[in-house]
Amino acid sequence: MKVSKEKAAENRAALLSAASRLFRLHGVDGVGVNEIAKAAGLTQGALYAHFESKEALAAEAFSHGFAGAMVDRIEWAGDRKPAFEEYLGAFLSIQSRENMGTGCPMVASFSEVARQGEAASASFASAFTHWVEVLENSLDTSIDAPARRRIAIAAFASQVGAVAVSRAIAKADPLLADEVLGSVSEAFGIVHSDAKTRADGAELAEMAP
Amino acid sequence: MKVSKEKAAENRAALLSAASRLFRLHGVDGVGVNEIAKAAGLTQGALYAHFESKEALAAEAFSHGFAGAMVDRIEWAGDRKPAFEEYLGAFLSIQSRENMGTGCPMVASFSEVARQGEAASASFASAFTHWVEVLENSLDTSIDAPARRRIAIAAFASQVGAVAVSRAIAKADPLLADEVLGSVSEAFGIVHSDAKTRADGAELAEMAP
DNA sequence: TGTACATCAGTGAACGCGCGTTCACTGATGTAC
DNA sequence: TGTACATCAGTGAACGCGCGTTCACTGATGTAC
Repeated sequence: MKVSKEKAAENRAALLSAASRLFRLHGVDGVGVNEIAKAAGLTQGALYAHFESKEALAAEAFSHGFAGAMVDRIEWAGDRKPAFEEYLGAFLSIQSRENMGTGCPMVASFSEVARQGEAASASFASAFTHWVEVLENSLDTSIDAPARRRIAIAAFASQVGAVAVSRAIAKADPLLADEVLGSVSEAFGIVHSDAKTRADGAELAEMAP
Repeated sequence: MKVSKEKAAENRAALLSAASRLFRLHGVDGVGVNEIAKAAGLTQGALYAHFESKEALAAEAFSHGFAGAMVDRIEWAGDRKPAFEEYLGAFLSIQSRENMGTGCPMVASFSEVARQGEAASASFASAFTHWVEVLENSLDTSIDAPARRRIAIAAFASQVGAVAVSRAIAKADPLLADEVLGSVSEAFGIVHSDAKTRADGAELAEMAP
């Protein structure tokens, strides 16, 4: 039956949220449209009233996931301007490794995205650019601009690798997995300690990309 | 019909090679057993004489891919002892980004591996440990041992992230994709230039993990 | 050495299954008069 | 404002398809005598 415009918009958002979370957890190929629709409280037919295909849903879901992470960050930061070390500490936390469903779509899915179309690639490139700018602006202005950009790019790409590698090996070697996060933290001049991460990182991890 | 033991062993190796290459290119979920068997010059039924299931094949294929990359490296290195910078330069080359089928299984597949079983995780952890040791031993011994280990871990995890991120965004923003490789190179004290990479890196890229 | 036969890697059709997608239908919404 | 009706989000069964896996069969291999 027909529903109100408001309800339809809510349903669309619910589909995007469910898809975004489930794609991160199980991969695009690892979850069916039926499961996504059910998670959003709908049936699979309804999905096709909002999205042309599963692939189109995936592209929008990636953007949605990034947008969500950015909104969370803005809310977290509020009026303050977090330092470079704060960002990297939040990114490289054990929390951001464990929360696959709510964490960064880039960490969760980028080896799949390399095999997908230009829409997904563009979504990732735009999110990457955004975060590089954020990190750039968080760095001390005594460093010259080209260096700030290089550091920001290297730091973001490195943390993505660190969290993803840490996830991949965590089942077999949890200690080494923690060491990976710590070593990359230190490589960028940050003291990484689980105690500190657990204490300060809890809410930051929620917004970690 | 039955074939000789030698031929059967060859066929098994061909299945592993084909699976390893195709899984890196299209993902484990992105390629069927039929396609793998055909690439190895066999039919899908023969695959089940060698492997219990597709999942078992995938676990062996990852190990096979890592072993191949290591053998290539040993052959490339010969009697010399490549420097840390040489390794990282080879890892962070445009060639290793472009050669998904022959490149490092870790770069190609690790966001999938985070969702798979302990066998795949163990295979990745062991390969990671191996490469960390290689990098550790390539570092100047004037650096103390704990620092060498930290640098090696950070460098390897970072290059994995850099190559994978570079792949993910290459379709949408090729210039930014190249910048990612360069920035991570420089973060670890290496001058990265495409010209140099193209000239010196061609054979290195073949062995890049 | 020659012969008879058990072995088993490989074939390819067939299986059940779950997938993405379609579509006839429903009925509350929201608009035109 | 009240009423009649066109709209369309949502339902859920059905579709074709390709997947991983199975299995009866083949016939060269390799062994036992």
